[in-house]
Amino acid sequence: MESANSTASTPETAATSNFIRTIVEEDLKNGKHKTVVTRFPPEPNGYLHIGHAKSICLNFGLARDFGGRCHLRFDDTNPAKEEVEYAEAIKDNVRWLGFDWGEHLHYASDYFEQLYQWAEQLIRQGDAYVEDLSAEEIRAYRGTLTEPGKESPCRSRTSEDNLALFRRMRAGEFADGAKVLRAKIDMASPNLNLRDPVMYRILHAPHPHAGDKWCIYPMYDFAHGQSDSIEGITHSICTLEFADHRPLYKWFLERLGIYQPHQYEFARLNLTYTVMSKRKLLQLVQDGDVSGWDDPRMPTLSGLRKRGYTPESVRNFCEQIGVGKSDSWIDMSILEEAVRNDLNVRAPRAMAVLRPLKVVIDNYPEGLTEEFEAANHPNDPAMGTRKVPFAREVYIERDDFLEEPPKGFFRLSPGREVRLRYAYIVKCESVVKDAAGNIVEVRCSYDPASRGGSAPDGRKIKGTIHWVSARHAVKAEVRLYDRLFTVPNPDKGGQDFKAFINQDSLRIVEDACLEPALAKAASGSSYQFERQGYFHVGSTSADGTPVFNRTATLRDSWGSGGKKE
RNA sequence: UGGGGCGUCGCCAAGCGGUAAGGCACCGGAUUUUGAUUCCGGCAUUCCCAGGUUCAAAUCCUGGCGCCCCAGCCA
Repeated sequence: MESANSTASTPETAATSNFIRTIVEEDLKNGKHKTVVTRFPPEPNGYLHIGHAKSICLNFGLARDFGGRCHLRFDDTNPAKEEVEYAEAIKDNVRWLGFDWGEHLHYASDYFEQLYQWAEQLIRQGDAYVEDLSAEEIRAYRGTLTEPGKESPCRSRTSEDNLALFRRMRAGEFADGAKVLRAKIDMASPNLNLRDPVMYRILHAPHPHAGDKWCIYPMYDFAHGQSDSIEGITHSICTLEFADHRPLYKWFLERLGIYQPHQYEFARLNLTYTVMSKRKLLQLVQDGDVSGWDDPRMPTLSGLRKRGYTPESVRNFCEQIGVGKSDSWIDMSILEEAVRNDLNVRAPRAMAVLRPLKVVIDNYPEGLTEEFEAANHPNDPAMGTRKVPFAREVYIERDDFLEEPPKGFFRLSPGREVRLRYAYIVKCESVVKDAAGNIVEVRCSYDPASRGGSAPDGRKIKGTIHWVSARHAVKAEVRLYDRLFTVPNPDKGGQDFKAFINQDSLRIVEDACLEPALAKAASGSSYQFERQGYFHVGSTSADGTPVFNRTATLRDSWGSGGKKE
């Protein structure tokens, strides 16, 4: 069987309009900008998740659609939390998603010297001062949401003194936390971000990218806007919680007299049945609730990838959910639907029995093996066919047999007929049970005239079920993944989100029975196990058999419309 | 109760003064050797509420109500 994912794919969802796209269009049309330059600015302090994908698709998508460019810039201003491993994983994820930053891989830390010079400029202009107050004192002086803050005694220092002190900060003469550099703006501003925000703090720590050159590091607010300015960003796009920072973003650029990009904010993605904050994801990793940042249950790009999500499906998802400013909760089912849509057209079909129940066909010749031709994709003949061996004993799914079927059940049950896909129509003649009354085997007869599964006399066979020849079955491990949390919003109500972890989010089936063609499944490819779902081939286990990770179930309108196995 | 942001179908979301796109969900019906897919068809006389302006408002004005974010030397 050919390895999957080489042929057709779903068409890319056309970019729908959104307010940012509209702004870019207008800026280009009226000549405000000649080209569009955006950037995706992650902090390398964790893995990227599906929420970041929304931002990546927005920023890189804009650049792609309007013939501009998008930079990948690490916002690495806090060495205490950042690691090279994260930066590498981020680059890998962005590439996997299908985007290319070309020559434009940047680091805020590469601008540290320039930033430092700009800080000195602000000090000379009387726009910044060195603060001696402790962190606690600064907080106390800041005031509250409804009361103005108090000015620090250090606020009146001369430029000369400030400059000397700041240089001594850089020279490493002070301990961590002993001093900070602050912007001199307005301690009574209703916007707390303007109450003399901290620009630099002392941190005697090596930096993952800049090495040990620095012991003072700029804050986000003093680095981000200037980085945008240096890179000639035209549209600086960030999430809503930074809207309050926009006046500060502008203030620094104005005082510095440098090119001023404009900042636009959009609503971050919230997805049901998962958590999206890096802090919480890190906690799951550290507490061992998942196997790592790339656990297939994680909403991280690495996790989704391991789960079997395709870049196309993630991009389509991001396009579908749109970009707005209202707090939105996207249902997990929309993400799941996005992979199904993509995998439906590209994944070859195969048969696999997860919970085997033996069926013996009494009137079928004992030693005989027949081979049936099965389509690799029922709607795409170009994907070819494969041979599936059939013999007297086959396994079917336990769920496909019910001794006392409810109304509307049209699989196998005593006295009833069902079609074994591509093989024969069989009829259940009897049931064999063990001493405890458990069904251990089903006895059937087959209709030799139904070779291939057709009903020559035109009789209607409602049910068609999948099967695997017992003698030819290949054993494999199958991992059934489900949602990580049991409630739509694990963060709600201030309770510990971990109380809502789904204890059943991973079930490992050790002895699934696969049709023989699956033994050669290539790692990284995806298949649809007919009637069950999409499965992604993970790393091969020690004994050479593949491990299959369930990406998503198939939709199932039988029963409560819920999920099956 | 200071500042910022948001309220259009169950969930997202277009719309920007001319009489409510689209997706997902849902409900019918057709095809089907996957209860899958595909395919047709249905699904907001109404845009948080109340007033007002206008020939005409989801779109403009006024006043309410509700939700989210901000008091890190995090980003």
